[in-house]
Amino acid sequence: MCGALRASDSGKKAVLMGWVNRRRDLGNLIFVDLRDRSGVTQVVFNEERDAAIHEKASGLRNEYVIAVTGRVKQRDPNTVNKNIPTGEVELVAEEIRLLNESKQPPFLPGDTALTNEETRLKYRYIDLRRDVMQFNIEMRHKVALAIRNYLAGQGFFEIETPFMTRSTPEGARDYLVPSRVQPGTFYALPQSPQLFKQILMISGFDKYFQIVRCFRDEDLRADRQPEFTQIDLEMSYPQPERVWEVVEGFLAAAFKAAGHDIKVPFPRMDYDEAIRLYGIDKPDLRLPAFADVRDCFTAENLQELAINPNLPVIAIRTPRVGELSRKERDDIKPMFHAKGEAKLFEDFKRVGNKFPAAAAEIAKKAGMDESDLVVLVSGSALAGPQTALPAHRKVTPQELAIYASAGLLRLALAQKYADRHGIFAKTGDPGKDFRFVWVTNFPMFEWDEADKRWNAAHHPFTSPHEEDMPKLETGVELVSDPQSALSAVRALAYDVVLNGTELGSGSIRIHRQDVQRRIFRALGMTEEEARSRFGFFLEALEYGTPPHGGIALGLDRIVMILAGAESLREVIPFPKTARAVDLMVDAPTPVGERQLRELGIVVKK
RNA sequence: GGGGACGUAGUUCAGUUGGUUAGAACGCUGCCCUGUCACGGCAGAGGCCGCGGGUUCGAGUCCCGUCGUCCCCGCCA
Repeated sequence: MCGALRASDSGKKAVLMGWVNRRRDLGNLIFVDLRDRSGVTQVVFNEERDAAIHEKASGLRNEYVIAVTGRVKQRDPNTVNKNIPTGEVELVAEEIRLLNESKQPPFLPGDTALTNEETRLKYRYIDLRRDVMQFNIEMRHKVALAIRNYLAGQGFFEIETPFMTRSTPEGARDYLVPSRVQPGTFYALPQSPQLFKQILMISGFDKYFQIVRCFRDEDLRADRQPEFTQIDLEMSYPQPERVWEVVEGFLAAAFKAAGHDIKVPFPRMDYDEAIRLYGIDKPDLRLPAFADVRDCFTAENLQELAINPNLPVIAIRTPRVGELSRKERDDIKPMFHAKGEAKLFEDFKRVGNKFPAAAAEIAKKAGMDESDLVVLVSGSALAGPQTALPAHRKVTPQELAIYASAGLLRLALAQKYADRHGIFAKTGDPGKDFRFVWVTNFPMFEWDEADKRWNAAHHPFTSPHEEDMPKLETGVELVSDPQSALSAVRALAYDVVLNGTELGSGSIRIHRQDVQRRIFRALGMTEEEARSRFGFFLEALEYGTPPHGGIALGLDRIVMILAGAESLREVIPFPKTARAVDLMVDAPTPVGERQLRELGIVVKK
């Protein structure tokens, strides 16, 4: 291989095959850097030694594929290239075979400036020859392999589930596959193998996993592709802690494969706590948490500032931002998008001028350093007192609006001043670079204001907390009431979060069909609807279902973080554009009339 | 569905207030060069300024539309 030769190989005969990465023609002396996935080796063609071969070498061009036979030679000390691992040797060519020519490529794998993504995606096979892409794809392989090995070692079976399955209109839009044999009917590609893996538990395969493609027909983002890969697993009889232990185990193995030693177990945090401290259910622990500084103000202060005394006042601290100009402080305002009654004091200094005592308290409570930026988010007094009683929920909807607005601003500020606080820069210390956290005890239901009904926050197969079952029972009578006890039902659901990215999401599932029916009912589904959508599953639950639970993690996102990439497209060999198009193969395309007729499909123009 | 950025040579970019023949670097072609490694030197080729329309004596530049790529919101149980 082109990256393998070392000084210890000098004198040996070697055959190297690869691409011409670069040619340096000095006249009677030609150097060719020969590249394959393992690296680059310099090949020398000397006219004095062999005029015929030298003549052949002068015809070589970038990206030609050649085979060179020659003798490995230790380089003179003054000609060693310290920048590459093979820099101490070179191959003195004795024979060369041109395996294939290349047209002039639109860009070269060795180019320093990155070509625009449209061209890269169209000529993906050239783009993938670049070092970075070779590295990312290799790392993806190693990470997946480490996970497979770990889970297999823990007694998990990798079991395949169908790609052509049944459409379940819950959740994301399905990709549909028309049936030719039964015109007018469609398979759906799985959004996840959720029901199959639960049925595998019912079938007695008590530890299942799969590294599996999933499909969701939703709009794309830098971290969202229509087809993506999940590390999906399920086990029988687990407590949540057992699932977490397995995930921590394979993540440790995966990060090890990428060269990082992470610490397990990961810290854990209640959903409500995450909201109160970070304003989001996927907190980035690298950044400081909120401080609730309401009690730093006197009642008169709050009134003068038109702050609602019943709602939290949140101090967002962004470290080491330094002195801001008037304009810079003004620029913060448009970064704030108020939900509910949230309002912003972007200029902490002005608050300090008016209320020095309160400001001093706040600085202390928020752990503020001289150079830190602090902004305050509070509830507007204009909104009046709270309407909902917070009795059965730690965070009320009004509070959530404040926390969530503050959470988004916190991230926007951290992003904007990333260069100044330097927190996102890699330190090489996995304890600082990779801040994992389990977020647990999600609410079971979320109120859908548009449809005036409750939705499953995770998915409808998630088990509620045993101790919240009575609330489910009373709540299920009030399925169209946003104040219903359903809002207080907690789910045995958990997310694993890394640096503010949700890596995976799982739960302990419902294994009793009476509970499952009740959940469907709480979601506003009639008995008939539930049966027509999930009848096969409800039936399966009736035949001796063991308690079970599991989780699914996004492999692409894990590799993306490990690669330090800004987009999933950097870790997926053949990704799609924001409009879900594959620019290389040019898909999707219209199909012929005949193909459509066979499928019984008429396309509306 | 909505908002924003971008589109000029094969590639990365520059292009002034609307004004003569649209530039640079890399790449490409040819010639020279025996220790280069992002080799160097000389010469040269290469442009539907995304596409369509409009304003104007005159448009790469201004306006409208459209297509494409990227980012964000909605959406993603």
